[in-house]
Amino acid sequence: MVNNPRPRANSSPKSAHHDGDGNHIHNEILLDLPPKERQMLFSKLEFVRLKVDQVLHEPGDTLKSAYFCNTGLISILSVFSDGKCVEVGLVGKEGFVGLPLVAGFRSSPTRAVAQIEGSAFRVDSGTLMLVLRQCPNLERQLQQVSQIMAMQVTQIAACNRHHEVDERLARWLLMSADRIGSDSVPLTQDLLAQMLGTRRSSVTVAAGILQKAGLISQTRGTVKIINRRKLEEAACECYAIMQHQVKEWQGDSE
Amino acid sequence: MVNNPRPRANSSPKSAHHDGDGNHIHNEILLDLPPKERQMLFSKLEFVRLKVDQVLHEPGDTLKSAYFCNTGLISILSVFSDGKCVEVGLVGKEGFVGLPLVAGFRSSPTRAVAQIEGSAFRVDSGTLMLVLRQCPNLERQLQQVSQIMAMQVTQIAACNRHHEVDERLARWLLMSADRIGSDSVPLTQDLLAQMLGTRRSSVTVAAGILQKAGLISQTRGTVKIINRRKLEEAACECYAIMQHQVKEWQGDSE
DNA sequence: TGGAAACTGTACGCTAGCGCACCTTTCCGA
DNA sequence: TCGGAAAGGTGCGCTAGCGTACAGTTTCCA
Repeated sequence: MVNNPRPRANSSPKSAHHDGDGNHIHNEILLDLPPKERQMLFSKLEFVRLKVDQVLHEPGDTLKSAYFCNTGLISILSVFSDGKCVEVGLVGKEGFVGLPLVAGFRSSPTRAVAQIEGSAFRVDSGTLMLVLRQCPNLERQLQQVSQIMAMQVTQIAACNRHHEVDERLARWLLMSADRIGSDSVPLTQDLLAQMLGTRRSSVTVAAGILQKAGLISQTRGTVKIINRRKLEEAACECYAIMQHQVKEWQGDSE
Repeated sequence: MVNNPRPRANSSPKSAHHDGDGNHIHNEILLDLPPKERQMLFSKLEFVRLKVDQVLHEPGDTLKSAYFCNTGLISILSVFSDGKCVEVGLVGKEGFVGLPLVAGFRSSPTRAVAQIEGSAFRVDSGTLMLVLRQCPNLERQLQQVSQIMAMQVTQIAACNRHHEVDERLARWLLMSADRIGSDSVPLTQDLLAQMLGTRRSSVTVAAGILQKAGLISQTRGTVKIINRRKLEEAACECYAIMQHQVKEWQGDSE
């Protein structure tokens, strides 16, 4: 969610950017932890690779693990009984999967699935609950991430009601580009359609519009942002609003 | 949100149902507090009446107060620059207005407005922040309310994308009837339209359908639920899902 | 290297819902 | 009591988007 990553609380020594096994840490929550809590938490973390389409949890599942997303992109989806779905949250290296646990809930009503290959640090749910009691900074961070995600889904709810496919597509491309830190988004129109909650062919049309206007370029399975500034203009105001919320967060709280 | 209110933690003596000035307490968060925290908090609360259309906060406002909703109904709305809006949350006697404060945020991106006349207990934001540090039970409760509201808006986001006006209207009527504890919902079609994020005349049509089917009856400014069971069938699955989430909450956590 | 699978473009009929406008009914207070 | 405002009903043209189907193209792998 964080476009311009919030300033690190500690401009830490090199070692801070790796876990015990030498895996590079990108997750901003982990990077922001004070040394004490970091040490407490890191021994419980397991580095895992996330493959495309890998499901982290299904709606109603008891959450066995939580994930500090490290690289790649994870979608939080709301799924209906007829199989239709919509994306209700987007998680990149600034985020965390398993937020209900932070409030003491054991299951989640959504599906979490890796959209773009990447990695994460996994932690057992029970362990997380224990660690949280001893790590006030971590707990506070996760509560703020919860709140930011809630604001995000609030905006998406309104957006879904009032904005049109091409605007929403533009917004979505910008948001995911921000999260993966690249202007090239490796996703098919089919998946884009699922996230926007629309038909695949509607995405074809909307993407065609953006392409003709010179804002993006498409190859099989990838969309590239060509003109970011104009794409922002083509997106609905929701993109700007969500960015603004994150900036307030960086300055506002604590 | 709570249809069947969660079992009281303490089946308390009569005095517990009133504040110092003899105002009757219906808010379930307050009723659930252990005596120590209740005493700590109550002296800081101010009983206020909420009139229809009264705005508790506008998007972007610094939150000066928070509110434990006592009676009536409060809508949380997402508002766009062109004035269009949608409801993204519904607060009754089980709820609280000012949730961002719990995570340490000072402002809210939404508008909170009283839809049905009622009352609330108001607390100054700064005071709340201080009280929270000394009241772990209260803090935990409010975090859970945050999470429940997040789940609610998640479902609404998906619902807005995939379900039709009459289904959403049915859902909305059921949800608000639950919150105010009455089958008679005193609201105009105009307001219903704002909450559903649609035209007033679409509400007229949708309500006409429900009325002809014998599920509701309408008089000027009021909708009455005639056949609740059938209305639940007419509503989209979202109503059942949100009810289910609340039930899980009552059993699940802690 | 050939065939299947995945991805993308396009077309077509259809409908929910929009924006708008206008009229009737109901209510309330001067 | 009566006039105006608020609320509700109806209609009409229009469009975005749905469901579906099919055909072209690229990619992968057996």
